[in-house]
Amino acid sequence: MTVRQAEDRSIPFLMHQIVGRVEALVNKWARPLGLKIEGVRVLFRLLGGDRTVNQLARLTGVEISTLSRLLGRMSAMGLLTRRRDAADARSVIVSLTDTGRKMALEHRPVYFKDYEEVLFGGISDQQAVMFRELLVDMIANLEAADEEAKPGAGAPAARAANA
Amino acid sequence: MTVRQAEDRSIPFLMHQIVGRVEALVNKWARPLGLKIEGVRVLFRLLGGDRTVNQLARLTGVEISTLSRLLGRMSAMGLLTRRRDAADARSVIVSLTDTGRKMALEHRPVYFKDYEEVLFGGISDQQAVMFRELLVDMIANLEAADEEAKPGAGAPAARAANA
DNA sequence: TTTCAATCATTGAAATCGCAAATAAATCCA
DNA sequence: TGGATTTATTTGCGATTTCAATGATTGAAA
Repeated sequence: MTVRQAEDRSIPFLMHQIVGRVEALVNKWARPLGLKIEGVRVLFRLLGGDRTVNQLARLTGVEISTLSRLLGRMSAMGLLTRRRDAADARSVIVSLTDTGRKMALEHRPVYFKDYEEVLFGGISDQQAVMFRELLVDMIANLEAADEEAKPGAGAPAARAANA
Repeated sequence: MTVRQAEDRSIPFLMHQIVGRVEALVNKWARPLGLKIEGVRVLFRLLGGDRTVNQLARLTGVEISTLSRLLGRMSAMGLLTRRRDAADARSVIVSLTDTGRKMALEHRPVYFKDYEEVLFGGISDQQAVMFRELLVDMIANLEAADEEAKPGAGAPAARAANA
């Protein structure tokens, strides 16, 4: 039944497995709300305050054109509103409605606590802390790699030394 | 510019960030090959031997109906073949063609080595080993949680204690 | 062996995605 | 200032995904 091979232990593969499983769980409880994982991310992100479409795209990792349409649907559901930014009329500011905020707050613990408890089951607090730090470091590494990949961009600066 | 809040450090969020970025990189180099991340996963999975459609779906996390059509496209590209399983005529066995195998082998190091090197930049070997083990443990935790969620299923057995 | 439920894969139809083009506003700079 | 460039968002459209339904096969029960 279970197939084991070298690929099983590649980091991207393992992380994809975990993320995929967690997202499947999120989709399951989000479905009755009429949302999928992307919508859930938008909802929670907006708890941190109003955001432009662009900011939301970066925060949630959703393609901007996809996000634009998703926002339309969520707006039609009464979860959020869109309005032009008075200061910069190119931007659109997205805000939660009371309904949206209520929904987000209600389900917040599931997303931000329950899943971590499952993932960290049997793992010491010390290891959990280190794990989180490593993830942050990895994101920094990826960002640095992105910078390097850019042609004209300035000096790669402080890419973490491979020590 | 950068927005910081509690959600930024949630494990699912951080992992989603990392996986998303890595997948974007994979998509970038896979595009000239006419593949996207899912196709790449199928290709590498088949390096481990022939698989049924069902097995591939579980191994790659691709929805089965999506996978069915993806296999059709990859078959048309000459990367793989499909044939009925003689032992169980419901199943279809998927195999790499020589072309497909060659493509997979050629790009294997990129997927299974280069990305890890980027991710692990500045991280000690010891920590890297621990990190990988933690990922494996987390998958086990998720599997255990799945079992518990099932109604009729047998005893939850050895779910790792929250110590 | 007939029947019924379960499993495997595919397909139709509608929803959604993602790229590229379009639109519009702000910024740059000669 | 005025034209070119950049930034922000939306939309057209073909490609892809998804859900539900279907066809085919198997396993097990009656």
